[in-house]
Amino acid sequence: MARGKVQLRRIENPVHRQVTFCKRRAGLLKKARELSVLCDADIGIIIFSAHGKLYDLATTGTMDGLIERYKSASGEGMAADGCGDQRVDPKQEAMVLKQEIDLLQKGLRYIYGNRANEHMNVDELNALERYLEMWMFNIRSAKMQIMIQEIQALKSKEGMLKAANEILQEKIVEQHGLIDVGMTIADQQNGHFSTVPMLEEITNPLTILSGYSTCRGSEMGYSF
Amino acid sequence: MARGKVQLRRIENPVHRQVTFCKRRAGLLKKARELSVLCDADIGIIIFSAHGKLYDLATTGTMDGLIERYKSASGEGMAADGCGDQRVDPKQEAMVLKQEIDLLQKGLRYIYGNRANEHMNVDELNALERYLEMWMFNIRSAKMQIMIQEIQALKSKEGMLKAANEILQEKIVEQHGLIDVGMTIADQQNGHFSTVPMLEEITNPLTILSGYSTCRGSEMGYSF
DNA sequence: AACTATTAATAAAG
DNA sequence: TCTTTATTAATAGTT
Repeated sequence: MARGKVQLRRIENPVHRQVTFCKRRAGLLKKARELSVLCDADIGIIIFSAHGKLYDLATTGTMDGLIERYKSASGEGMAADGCGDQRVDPKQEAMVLKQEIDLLQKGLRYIYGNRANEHMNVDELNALERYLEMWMFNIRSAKMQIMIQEIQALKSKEGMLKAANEILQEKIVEQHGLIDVGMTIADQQNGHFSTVPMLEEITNPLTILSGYSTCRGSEMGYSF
Repeated sequence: MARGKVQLRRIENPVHRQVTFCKRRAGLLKKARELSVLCDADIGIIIFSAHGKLYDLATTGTMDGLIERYKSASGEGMAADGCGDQRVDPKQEAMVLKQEIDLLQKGLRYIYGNRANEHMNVDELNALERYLEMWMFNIRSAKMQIMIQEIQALKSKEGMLKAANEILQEKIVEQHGLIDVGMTIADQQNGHFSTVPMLEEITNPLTILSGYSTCRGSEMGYSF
């Protein structure tokens, strides 16, 4: 693709052949990685140079995993062994899933800076750490947002209950004169009355979050 | 390579993704065949589409042949699988892995922009947070490992300098009689002398780490 | 290992 | 899916 069209036949000059091999091998692997990312495909490539040296690529997990997958996928319809195992082998499925995790980790590495897949030095680790910290900050912010919304919903509900309570107290006073009925609360959702202490006014939602730290499986549908 | 640069990320539009998959898959296989012919290489390619469909190419013989060659060329003495990994229920493990993947995929998409499209609930955010905390723990451990190694190297260097210092002091005493030369240190790497205070003995590397917290661009080649 | 002039690949459109 | 076309990407030959 440059400086003259190339014929599709073995390059006789050994130097040219070696150089072209290096360049095109890199290009092929790059293309494979791109295809994998762009189209969500799992790709394995095995290259033996003319002299027998091995180069390989597995975009997801390990080459062995892909080979296993290949064997089960290509030998489909053979039904050679056992018979009756119509479902996917759980071990194999786990392997595929592990490969996906690897892919995701690669994805994260790509995000943090697209550094080579080589060993990471301290600076790189620091960068990743900072990135993860940012990520966690975002997660915690999102969580906080949701909790604040829940709290505001609760406050709103509380306001309604307070109003209902006042109305009920007035009605009781009307019907029976001045009677001490304590802090009766009408729970409109459940359609019954209960006599629990009134909630304190919540001025700052954040100040009460710690109070939920051990609240699991609550009616709010999540745990902190 | 056409009508606009393409970003190296998963193509979200399924139609575009499918079209691109077809085109680039064909391109990749063509490139592989060319490389094989031009440079006398043996190449095997395995492609699983996102939906699990298999596409493959073996430029020489069969894929199975290449796989055999790959196995003998890469894994020289690895014991075969089936060796006592039966402790964990594979199905259960697969389920756990699936959950992790779902979480990470969501999280990755959350980062990669498209935040509006993702609706993670608090439980999911919590799980992701825990995962990231584990990840960060691993990263910090790795960093600590490297730093400890550096510190040990420094300690070793310090020992050498101390010894050199003693020898130099002895020589000076020999030549000029008893003269106060302070804490002279010979820096053998730079080939000159300097009169800086002697380092205190480091007994526990971890106790001094905070001392490096503002050390940036140091001779150790990284910053904390 | 870099640098370009070219060709090849391909994204978007029809 | 196939073709066309405008652009980008890959790379053959050169330094």
